[in-house]
Amino acid sequence: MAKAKTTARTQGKEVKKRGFRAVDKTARQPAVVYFEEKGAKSGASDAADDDDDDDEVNQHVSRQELKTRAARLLKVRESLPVFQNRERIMSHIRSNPVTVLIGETGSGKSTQIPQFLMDEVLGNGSGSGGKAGGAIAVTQPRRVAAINLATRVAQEHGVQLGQEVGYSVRFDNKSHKGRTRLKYLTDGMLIRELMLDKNLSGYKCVVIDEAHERTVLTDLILGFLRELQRGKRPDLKVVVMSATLQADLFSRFFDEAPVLFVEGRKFPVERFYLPRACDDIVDAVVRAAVQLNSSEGIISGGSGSSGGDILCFLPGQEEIDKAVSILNKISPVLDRTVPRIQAFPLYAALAPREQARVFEPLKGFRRKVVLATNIAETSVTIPGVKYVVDCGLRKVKVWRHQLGLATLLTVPVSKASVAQRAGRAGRESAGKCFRLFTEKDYERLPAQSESEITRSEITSPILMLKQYGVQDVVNWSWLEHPGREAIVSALKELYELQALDDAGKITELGRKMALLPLAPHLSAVLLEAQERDVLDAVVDIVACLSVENLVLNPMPEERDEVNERRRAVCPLGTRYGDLLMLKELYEAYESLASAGERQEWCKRLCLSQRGFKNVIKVRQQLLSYVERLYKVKGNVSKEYDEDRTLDVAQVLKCFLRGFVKNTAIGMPDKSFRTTPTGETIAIHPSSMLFMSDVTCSAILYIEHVFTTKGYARSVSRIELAWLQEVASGVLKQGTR
DNA sequence: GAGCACTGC
Repeated sequence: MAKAKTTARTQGKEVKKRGFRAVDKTARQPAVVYFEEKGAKSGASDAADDDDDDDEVNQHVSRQELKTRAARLLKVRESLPVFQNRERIMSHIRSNPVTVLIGETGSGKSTQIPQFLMDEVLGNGSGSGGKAGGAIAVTQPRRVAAINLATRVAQEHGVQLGQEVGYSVRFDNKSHKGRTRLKYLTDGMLIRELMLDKNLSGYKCVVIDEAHERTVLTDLILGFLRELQRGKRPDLKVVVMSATLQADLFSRFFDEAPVLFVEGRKFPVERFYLPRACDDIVDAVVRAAVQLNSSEGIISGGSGSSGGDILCFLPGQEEIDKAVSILNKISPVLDRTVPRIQAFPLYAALAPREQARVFEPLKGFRRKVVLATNIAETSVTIPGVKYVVDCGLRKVKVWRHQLGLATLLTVPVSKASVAQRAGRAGRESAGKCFRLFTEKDYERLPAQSESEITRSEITSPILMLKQYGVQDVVNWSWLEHPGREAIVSALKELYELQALDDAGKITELGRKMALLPLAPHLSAVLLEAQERDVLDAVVDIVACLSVENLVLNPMPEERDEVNERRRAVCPLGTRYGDLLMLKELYEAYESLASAGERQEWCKRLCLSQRGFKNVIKVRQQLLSYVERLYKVKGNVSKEYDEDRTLDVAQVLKCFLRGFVKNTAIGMPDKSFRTTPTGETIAIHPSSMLFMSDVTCSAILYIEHVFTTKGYARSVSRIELAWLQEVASGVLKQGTR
């Protein structure tokens, strides 16, 4: 019941001398020109965000230069499959309210279709500037993609980025309200626009890109668009773009909308399976990499880099770290006639500096082996990869509505995912993919992974619907229904947070919560802080909590020292736990004068500097939103009196307001029992309170996850009296 | 006494 390690396919121990059998040669046509985000920043996921305003370079390019460059790019554009099918595609879009377009990688759909639309839907007049309310929105699931695509398309179109063509992502808006006719935005941004302008009156056409990824937000947008077309906006054009199957789902959802298929341009990838299943994926990956390294000669030429690098997919950090250390340990003793292996880990929780190492070309007779999580499936593209090793597993977070906790499971990936991973070997030239499972196992994989909306907590989506004005959320236009149970528990949760009233209508408080860029629980905390007049302190913590991977895991060998250093910096955190630690870390970071000092400090404490830069932005955004919501000037400057000590009790009571249910009582045997159900829960090893000798009569935690057992993450020590004070009414409601 | 995949506002 614990971590569902899917070793169901586990078989005999005979892993030695395992050869690969070629089973299936992908019969794709030989590759021609491959189009990728040339000219756009390649590589690291968020690297583009790191240095602010690095796009300013563009500003001084003359109109003439823009046109010349566009003319040059036109040659490339014309070779794209989408470009050659322009008439066929546009005639469908012209005569249908919704068109579903299946375009493979390299078809050019994300860059070309929006430009065709600009010409056609908005009229070809270049000087018209577009009538009011005539723009085209193109949504992307990720920030970098939105930025890169807009940059590329502006170049192709021969215009200044931020004028006719622009983008809008959180903390970065390069679009002009009157002038921008084509706007790339993240799906989160479009949802926000929907909350503020229900009819999307500014747009004539909305393109949903990467719809197959089925993020919660794209699912929601599709629902909103269908409702709009059937109601206030029958004229709204919708194009759903997707890379793989699922066309039927989208087509059915939009009254049998036509489905168009455009072939991509990618290189063939030869696929291999194991003759029999393996029982140790780390061992199997290591063997595969070593075997590949000796059997596949290194390719000289190319663009300077050696070429022929190996990308391995593993489910999580633990497996990756293990494999990396084994590979790097054995590589010096391997045959000298083959390239020396150099292994690199890649996962989201890795310090940005470490992540960047996978992009550096190697010197000498070496071969790069990158061991990555799912991050390399969509978010990060590593240049030079010719071989993919796929263990066929991934980790998913599955929300248990009945229990109110998240479980982390290792599960087999879908066929779609496996294809996507294989495709990573064929981006620059023909490649090979080695699957560490049998072909039979492959056949048994589900076609698609379970969509996010069916396995997530949906308080936030439900609050959005309520804010939008949807009364009957159970019978709303769900692309895929999340299930009655999920909806009921979300409604209950929102009611307990006082975002909804007895009749299930959104309250004034609920509206405020919906407008904050936070999970409803954290919104409740922040608004409570405003009421209790401790906004200053609480906003720091909330901002830190909403930035991922701020506090990184130190390597095992330096773990104890790092913990010790953190304790030295955080006296309150040592006593009261992780929330106060975040507060102290933020203050310490902010008080450092120079960037150099900050960098050094982050390194010493194993914290992410990029994370802190984000914290500062988030914090400012939150403060300005709260200010606007209350129409009062918040105490933005942090210079309060010297002797004004932090009121820890007040701060933690604010968190109790949003997380009453996430509390547990300390037992004599030092274990904890959760207040709603009495289950045992343990403090997560990453917590400041994990090894602490401070006894806690009660704890509050931000997250309850079940891996090998129930763990509380982001834990704070609280007093029973606070719990009684804040919780008295709510807890009674909360009993199931 | 032991470890979280990935996005977004």
